[in-house]
Amino acid sequence: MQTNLVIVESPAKAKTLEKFLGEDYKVLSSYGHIRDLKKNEFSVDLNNFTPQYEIPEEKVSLVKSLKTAASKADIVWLASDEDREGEAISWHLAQVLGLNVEQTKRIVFHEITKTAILEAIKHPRHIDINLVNAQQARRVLDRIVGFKLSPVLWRKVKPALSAGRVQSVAVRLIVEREREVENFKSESSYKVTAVFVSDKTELKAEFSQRFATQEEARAFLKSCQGQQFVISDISKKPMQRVPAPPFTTSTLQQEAARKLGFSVAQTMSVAQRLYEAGIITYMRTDSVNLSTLCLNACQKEIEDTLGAKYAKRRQYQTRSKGAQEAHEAIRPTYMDQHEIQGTAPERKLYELIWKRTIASQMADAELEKTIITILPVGSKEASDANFVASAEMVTFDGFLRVYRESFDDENMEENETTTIDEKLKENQLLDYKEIQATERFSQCPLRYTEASLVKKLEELGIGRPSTYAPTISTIQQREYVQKGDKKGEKRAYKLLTLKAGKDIKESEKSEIVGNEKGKLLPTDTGTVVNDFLVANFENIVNYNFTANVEKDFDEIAEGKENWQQAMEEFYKKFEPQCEKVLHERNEHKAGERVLGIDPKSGKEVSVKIGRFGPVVQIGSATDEEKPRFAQLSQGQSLQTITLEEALELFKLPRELGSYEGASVSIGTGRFGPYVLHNKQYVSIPNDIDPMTMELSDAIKLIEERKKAEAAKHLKSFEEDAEMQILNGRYGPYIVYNGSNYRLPKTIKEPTELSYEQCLEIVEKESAKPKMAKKKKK
DNA sequence: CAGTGAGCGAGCTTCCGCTTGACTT
Repeated sequence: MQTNLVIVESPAKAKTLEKFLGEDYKVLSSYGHIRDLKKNEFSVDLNNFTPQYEIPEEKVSLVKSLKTAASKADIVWLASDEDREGEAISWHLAQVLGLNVEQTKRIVFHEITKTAILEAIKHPRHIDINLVNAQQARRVLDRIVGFKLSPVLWRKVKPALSAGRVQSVAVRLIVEREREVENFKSESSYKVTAVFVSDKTELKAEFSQRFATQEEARAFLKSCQGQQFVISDISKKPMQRVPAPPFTTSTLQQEAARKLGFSVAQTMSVAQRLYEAGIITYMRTDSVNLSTLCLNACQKEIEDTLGAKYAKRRQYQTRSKGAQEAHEAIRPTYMDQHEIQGTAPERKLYELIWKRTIASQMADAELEKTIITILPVGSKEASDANFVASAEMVTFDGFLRVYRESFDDENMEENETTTIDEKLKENQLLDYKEIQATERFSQCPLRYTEASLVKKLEELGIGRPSTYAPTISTIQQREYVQKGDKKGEKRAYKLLTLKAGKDIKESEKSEIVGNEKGKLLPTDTGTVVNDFLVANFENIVNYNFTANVEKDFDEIAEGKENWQQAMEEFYKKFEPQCEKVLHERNEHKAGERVLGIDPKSGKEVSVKIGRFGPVVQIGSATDEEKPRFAQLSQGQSLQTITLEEALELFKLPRELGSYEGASVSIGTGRFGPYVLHNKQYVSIPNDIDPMTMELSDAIKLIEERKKAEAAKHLKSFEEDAEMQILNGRYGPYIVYNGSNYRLPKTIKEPTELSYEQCLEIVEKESAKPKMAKKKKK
């Protein structure tokens, strides 16, 4: 009997597969890539663009066990995903496991169903080296861009910054959107609405044109005064609405954000748990495809619960750029499972996925749209300036029965549903009860949320399902972008009201506009880095850069282009560009702004991104005296800070007085403003202004801090002052001789532990092997 | 966590895409 080894990328997939295949098949997982460029080195030979691969430390033992399994098996089947990355994984596996690259069996399937797998086993192929080369090109290009561009930023802006093909475009989108919002000038126009009456029936309608000025709106209302109206036309037309396609990673992230308020990372971690439990299919996918198995299950489910007329089998086409469709869409594994056990987020996300999947296989919703055209009595018929009342009636709910997609820019007023009385007839006369002209403003562009940024990146073909969430976290970690709220502003708008039998009345109301929550806002660093990159590397941060290199990768994958030559072509132009920018001598640093002259010293005051972030500087390095520095405080910005505000910052540190016999002073440091008392630092929260706070405010903070310290302290021991039990972020733990030790999970009441028991725990914990430190020699 | 910063100097930072756990104070 022959023994087989199948290697897939994900352990959950391996588990499922093993059930489908017989006993002669052992299924193992590679846990993604097993080899990569070296982590901390450039690792590409610039003479011929040969990559230097290594097995990362954390994969060494895994690779060892794969090797052993491979040597024992008669046949090894490489079953990584059918896309560029998957092909490369198979190639690396073949090389590392010592398999023959030309002859090893390579199989692929897009859905984890028994038929798909058995079919795949029947039709093995070999590794497609062209596709592998396309991946190597992608990998090497990203390394070149990232590792050449980042050092330019270290030199020109600030150490430890980063730039890359994906992250830098993400930051650019956010910076540019912020500018659009800043520069947005809203234009107002007048929208005219009316309430007509006939007998006891009321009918709401809107005038088909808007008026640019109040005068025009007033003149129009004047012309309506005392006027009678007539229904010139009632038309009805049927309309259809179609369901949204099943979820991909990007659309799941968007809907979970809109409907459930999940962050992108939260959605992915909940989905991961559902996937590992075998409840949903793979959650990192760009495909909207559903397996026949699922289509059948949906159809049965819909027919059984709602009836055959609700079912409509559909297969969707992926529209997104660069999609590689290695998996199915995200869907429940079993469609007859309407809900699941689990935590609240798990249940909610599952319900969302189930509904979206079911709805995608349901009938169109059918609506009847009624449009009533209303004209002033005696006016010419064919005019396109008229009042229009419209209403939509659902005649067959179809998929709407189950699921309705949400949108980011949902406009509340448009959602008002008007019903139209069936008794109304053509040529019927109407009187107005009220006609109103309301000042409306053009809509300011919305700042990006995590999810709407993902949507935009996907549209541009930048990034992959597996990287959307990490990219968003990277640009926040580098402090290019912050998640935050923008307070709305009050805006007044005018109203002109004409009531039956009365004159036109003018009034004013106000509304709050521009209130945004949880939006991505660029920091000073993000803005300066972006402007620097746009000024010097527009070709790289261009929105089409990825799309263009993808064309090259496609050529390589088709065997029409040599990948190393393609890299050389790119590097030939890119390298001199980096060199030029790196050695340019500029009078001012990137993003530097001169605010004016310090009246005290007569020296220049400027702001820029310093070694530790945005900073004000008095004087320059060429002066005899060293320049003075002060960090900008929270909420201040390089772009908007004034000379006066900048000079204020130099008033710290300042003495407030004394408390309990020790002086209390206020300063500012690495982690913002602080109160210093008895060598103890207490951070000042954002809502207190360190410039104006008084001694009593500082004492309050000092006392609060003491209280918090006391709450943290759970127990000490008479036997040994060095042994303490403290309460921390991850629950109680032991501090002994300056080191921390975890408590075993079995301990319920840590305060009841004796000194001896604590010592025992310390000994056991220190015997455990420590995690290898990240730092390499 | 720590209260810094302008250059002789030592050495570090960084990319994107595949995958999961083990671990944190």
